[in-house]
Amino acid sequence: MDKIFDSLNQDQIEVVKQIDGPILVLAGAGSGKTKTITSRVAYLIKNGIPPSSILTLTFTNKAASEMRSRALSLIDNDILHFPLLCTFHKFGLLFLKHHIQYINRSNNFVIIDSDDKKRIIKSFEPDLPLPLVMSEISKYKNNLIEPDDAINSARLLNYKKIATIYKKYEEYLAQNNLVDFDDLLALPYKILEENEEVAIQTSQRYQYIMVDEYQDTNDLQFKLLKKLTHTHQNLCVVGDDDQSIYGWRGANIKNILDFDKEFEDTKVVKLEINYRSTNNILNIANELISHNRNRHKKLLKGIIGEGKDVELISHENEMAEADTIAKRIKELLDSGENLNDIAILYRINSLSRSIEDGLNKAAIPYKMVGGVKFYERAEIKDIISYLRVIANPNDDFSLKRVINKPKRGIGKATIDKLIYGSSSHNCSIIEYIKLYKDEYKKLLSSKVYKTINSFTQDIEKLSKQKDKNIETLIDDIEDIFGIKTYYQMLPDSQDRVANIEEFYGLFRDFVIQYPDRTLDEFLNDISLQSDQDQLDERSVSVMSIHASKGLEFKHLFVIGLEEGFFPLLGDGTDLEEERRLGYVAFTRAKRELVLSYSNSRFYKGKRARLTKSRFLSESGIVKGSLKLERKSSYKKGMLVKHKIFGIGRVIEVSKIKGDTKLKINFGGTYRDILSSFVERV
DNA sequence: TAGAAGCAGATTTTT
DNA sequence: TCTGCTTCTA
Repeated sequence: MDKIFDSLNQDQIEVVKQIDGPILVLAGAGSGKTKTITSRVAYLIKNGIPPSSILTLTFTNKAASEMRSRALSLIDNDILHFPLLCTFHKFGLLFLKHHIQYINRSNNFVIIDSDDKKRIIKSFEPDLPLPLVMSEISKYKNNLIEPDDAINSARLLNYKKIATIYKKYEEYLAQNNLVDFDDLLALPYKILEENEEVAIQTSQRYQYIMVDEYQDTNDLQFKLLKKLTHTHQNLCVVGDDDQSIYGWRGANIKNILDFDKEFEDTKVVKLEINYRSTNNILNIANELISHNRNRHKKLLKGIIGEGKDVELISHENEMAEADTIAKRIKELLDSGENLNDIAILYRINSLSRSIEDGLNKAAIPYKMVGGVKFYERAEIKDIISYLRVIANPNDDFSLKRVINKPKRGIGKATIDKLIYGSSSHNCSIIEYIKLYKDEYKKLLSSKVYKTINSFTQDIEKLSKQKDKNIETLIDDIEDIFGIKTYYQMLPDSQDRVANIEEFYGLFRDFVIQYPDRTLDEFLNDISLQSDQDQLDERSVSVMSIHASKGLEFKHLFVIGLEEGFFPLLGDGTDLEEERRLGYVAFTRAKRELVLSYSNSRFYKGKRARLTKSRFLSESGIVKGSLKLERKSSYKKGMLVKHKIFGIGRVIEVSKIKGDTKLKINFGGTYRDILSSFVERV
């Protein structure tokens, strides 16, 4: 037991020991939240609570696996079963595997990702913006509104249209036995709601429930938790309302703000000691967030000491910003700092480009977190689709993706004929190809006809032996269909081929590591996997603030602190959420925090003049005197470099039309140049 | 059917 | 400015 409590403070111990009843843990940034949860898991087990009655829910696989390993290290004696510790979605998946028959579906369903969802909805040819349709459908599902109700209650024509597409989409999913991410939560809820005995039995099974990042739960997750605590109130939620940054995605900050009202006799514990950052960093974070009204009042108290001043740097344009930051990073590296300890954060992804240029020019290795995720890359989805078709040849959705990849002359017209035929016979495409040869033979050229049949035979052959020959499956697929070979022939294919090889390796590892698992299990697992972390790669991290949540860096640059960009202003701006985003960004820094803004940026095809963010004054960095601010604009006498004219010296600086005009002496020739066309040397 | 050229649209995105 | 999608042509 000592081992558990040794490294915990009083508040954390209180959380760990309080095992019965509802408890709300308000855990500020860097306050040892993960340690507290994992200690609590270990404490429960050491007190004889059966591991099988403990459930811990997280939002990411990464958080789940980190917690699992940390909890395991706290439990010395081997336990037979480790308690279920997984994401909400994985929990939903496991639940559906056992209970989906309650809604008359079979448990060999396939999970689709948002890209698949997009393709399905697109095939209905909506005359409305796709993102809108997708997010509205998501809202319907999360609010448990059935398609018919959605159609009936829609007043505006556009919403009638969306609701109608929603209905078609749901029919499509049911027909193809597909399940989307929303379904992984909505369907379990539906089953629990309609079947009291299942609700009671499930709630009794999980007597002790913990939730990480509770501020990010949405209404549906809250309802699910209500169901899970149907027979008891042993719910421990841990989160930080000040770090709620997914409101735009349906996360409801009220869940954490009103938790003590929803659950009677809630014990509230605040973890306010920050083990991560210097006081100078914490001060500006505290100062900024204190401007929010809707929050549980908290104040992060540091234990590390004052540290360096938080610094503000400004630039004429984004190129200058990138160059300055690259230079600063070089200095850090020269002084012996580690690439992995340095990160650059921004509010919007489009700011990454100039930063990338700057880092490339300075030959600083960096990794972009976010962007297109590994499992969402086209080439990876192609292979996964092959695997899915082999796992289940009736999966029309995946079949359509691979039937002409690599190109084998089966174009859209042919596929449409097959879809038409199969739907008129109420069977899958592959069944149609097998059973109704005479019918479509006359519609197609003999070459296409042959291609289709040999493709189908290949799929069927692999499908029959899929689990017996799983260790050679990947090689068989490559031998027969040659996806890697296909991508190799395309221009600029290096990355894609490398990705394919990585995936093949991943699959082979899986087979070796879990020889008893089936192909279906592998496919289910990876459909919930978000991204491969390349943590050990030695490089500077470049990412959005959203992507940085949960991470920490010794040296941190936050760029683009300009009014309009951060806070990002537009319709639907939630200023408090923007401020929380600032709070999340600042509290990622451990020792050094540098904030940066630029007087102008190239954005959406235009150069825009910008002013510094209100967050700078709100956090106390910009006061009357700009004592911390380091101007890096152009001055007389400065050396600059132009792409064509080379290096010259600034003779005169003047402002025109919101830009800065420089008179520059290029080896005796004087030219007027806008400042954004030159770089400082 | 497949590649080339033209045109709108461009926040954040744990699963 | 750049990207990704639709339309056009061989």
